[in-house]
Amino acid sequence: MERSVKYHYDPKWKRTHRCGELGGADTGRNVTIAGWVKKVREFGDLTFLDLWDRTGLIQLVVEASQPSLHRLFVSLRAEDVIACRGTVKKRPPEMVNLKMATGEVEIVVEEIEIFNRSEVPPFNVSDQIKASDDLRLRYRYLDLRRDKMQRNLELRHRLALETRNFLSRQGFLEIETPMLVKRTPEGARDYLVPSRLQPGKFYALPQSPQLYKQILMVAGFDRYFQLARCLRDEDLRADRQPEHTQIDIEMSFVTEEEVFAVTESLIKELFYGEADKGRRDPFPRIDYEQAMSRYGSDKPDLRFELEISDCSKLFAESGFEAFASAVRQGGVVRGISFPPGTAFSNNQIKKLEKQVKSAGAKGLATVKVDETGLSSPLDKFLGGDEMDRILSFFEAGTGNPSLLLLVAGSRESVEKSLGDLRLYLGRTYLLKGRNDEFKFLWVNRFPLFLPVEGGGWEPAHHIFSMPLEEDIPFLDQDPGRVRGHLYDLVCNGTELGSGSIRIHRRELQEKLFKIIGMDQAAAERKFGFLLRAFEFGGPPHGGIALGLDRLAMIIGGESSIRDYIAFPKTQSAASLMEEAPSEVEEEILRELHIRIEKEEG
RNA sequence: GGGGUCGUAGUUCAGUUUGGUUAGAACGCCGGCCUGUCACGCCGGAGGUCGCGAGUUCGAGUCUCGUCGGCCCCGCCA
Repeated sequence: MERSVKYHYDPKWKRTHRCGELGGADTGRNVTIAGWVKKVREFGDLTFLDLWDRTGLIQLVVEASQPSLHRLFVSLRAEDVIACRGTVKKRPPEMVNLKMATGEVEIVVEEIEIFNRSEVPPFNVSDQIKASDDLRLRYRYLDLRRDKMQRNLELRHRLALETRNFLSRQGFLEIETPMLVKRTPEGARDYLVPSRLQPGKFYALPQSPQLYKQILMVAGFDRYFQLARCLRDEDLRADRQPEHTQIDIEMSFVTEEEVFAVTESLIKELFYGEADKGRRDPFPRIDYEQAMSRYGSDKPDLRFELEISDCSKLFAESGFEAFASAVRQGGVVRGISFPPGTAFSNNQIKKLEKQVKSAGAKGLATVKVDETGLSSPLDKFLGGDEMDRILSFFEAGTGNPSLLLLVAGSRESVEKSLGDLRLYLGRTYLLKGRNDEFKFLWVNRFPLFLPVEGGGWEPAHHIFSMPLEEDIPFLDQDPGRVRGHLYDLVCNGTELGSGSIRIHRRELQEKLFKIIGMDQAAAERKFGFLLRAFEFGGPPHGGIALGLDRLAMIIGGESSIRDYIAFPKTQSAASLMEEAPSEVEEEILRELHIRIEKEEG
């Protein structure tokens, strides 16, 4: 029988300890704890219960001697919320549970209070991972109660805290920038917010604080940072959410080197801790062009070598016409030497071929060489000692067995397809049991502009980045050749952050606007406030933005950022728990001067 | 916008290839027994709109089409 219902929390149940804190040292102590019931194990007149809070589990025990207490106790079910007063008792030696942090003791219950009984949960909250994603999201509060998720959000908290402490010690100020901003026409699709007070006008939610942080530099705030929410209305992925958090950093009077130094120092502290970071090597650097040709990616995974080699020269006069003509037409022939591949079956090789074709290659040529000799579909096309030259180029032979995988075609298609292939081979065959290793690198000197279909140029990154000094002469004749002070920080094949040294003079900024086809009037309309700011003392400056969610994901060893965000969205950008987005009342829309046109069908 | 994959008990899944008796298992849930469990054990029980809709068929969880939703990817994305 339930006693009369109490709605308020009685201070007499104030906790003296948290569940996970108790141990042998507390023996004999009278304690009050509170938490969620995880498991009730009933043995006739003796009953055990595991009580959980964020700090851990503790076993409660009630014996038969108090019938009314016992009756209440056995009525408890998983996820009920209770408080309990009792005495900490050392367990008999043979009953100690070494698998439990508090397994040396248990609490002999003297009184319990039930704050709230739980419905039967839709999935077992104690399980490591068993529920489907959509159930987990629908009942996110239960999912978050799981140990794994508690640890994940603790990790995220630690990263945020250490970032604030570290940057603060380095003289950075955290400054907030607005969430309702002017729409930026470049880059990602904006989330729009209608203005009630100004009919027909819209704010945008910020894709990043980019312009504001530059303005803050003009304002003299030397060193700025912010844990900034960034919102982009683009399609989602395992590592992309419509809202994510960036560690946004900007500094005045710095070169690329100083941005690297601060960032490396921060990253090493976050990944390895203060004590260890001094012993870590500086992050290697590679320029974009090299990254693309050697790894076929602008964010190479360096946990394995497996470099791509350019063997175009070997095939320029080759008897293998497909390759020779690719080279004649200005393309390239490149390949990967993959020793474990000598064991591949024909089916496995066919699978690889299918994969490079889907990445845009025309085909995949293979050369297998091992103790038993050489086998290759190319063999019959090659004249003289051509095959020998290929083998020696890749340092393969009967003494050095390997499978050579070769692709020919346009530079772009070869880079893309071999890059995909390298990643696949490396991650499938070379990475086993090496998931706790972090391989960082800087990729820099990205091109500033990419050609637009049908002529013209668009910014490869964003339009505020400084061209390399040596490339400035090409701005007029050949923008495609101009590289910028642009850099990405990459870890294990994931882009952790990117940044640049910015332009700080109006005339150069205007020149870049012009290259992407933005005339003076348009530039004034869209970015006039920034240009004007530069005219009032814009200092040289640059910075970087690191993805906090991805940082947590990589340190946590997972492949989805959703597990490091308390309330993430599904792939269709919905929140299943509260069912956002939702329709709104006609009246609200009218106030915002918006009319919905229903799509037909 | 496109490709792939999944959707069956509260949950995780089997059953779908080859349409055919009453749709199964484990966990969970409910009832009973048990004084040292901690993945407790034993006995018994309840629980199903096979995502939804249409079609083919004598007959559909199973085949076809459509649709909704989850996940992965391409495009897109500081």
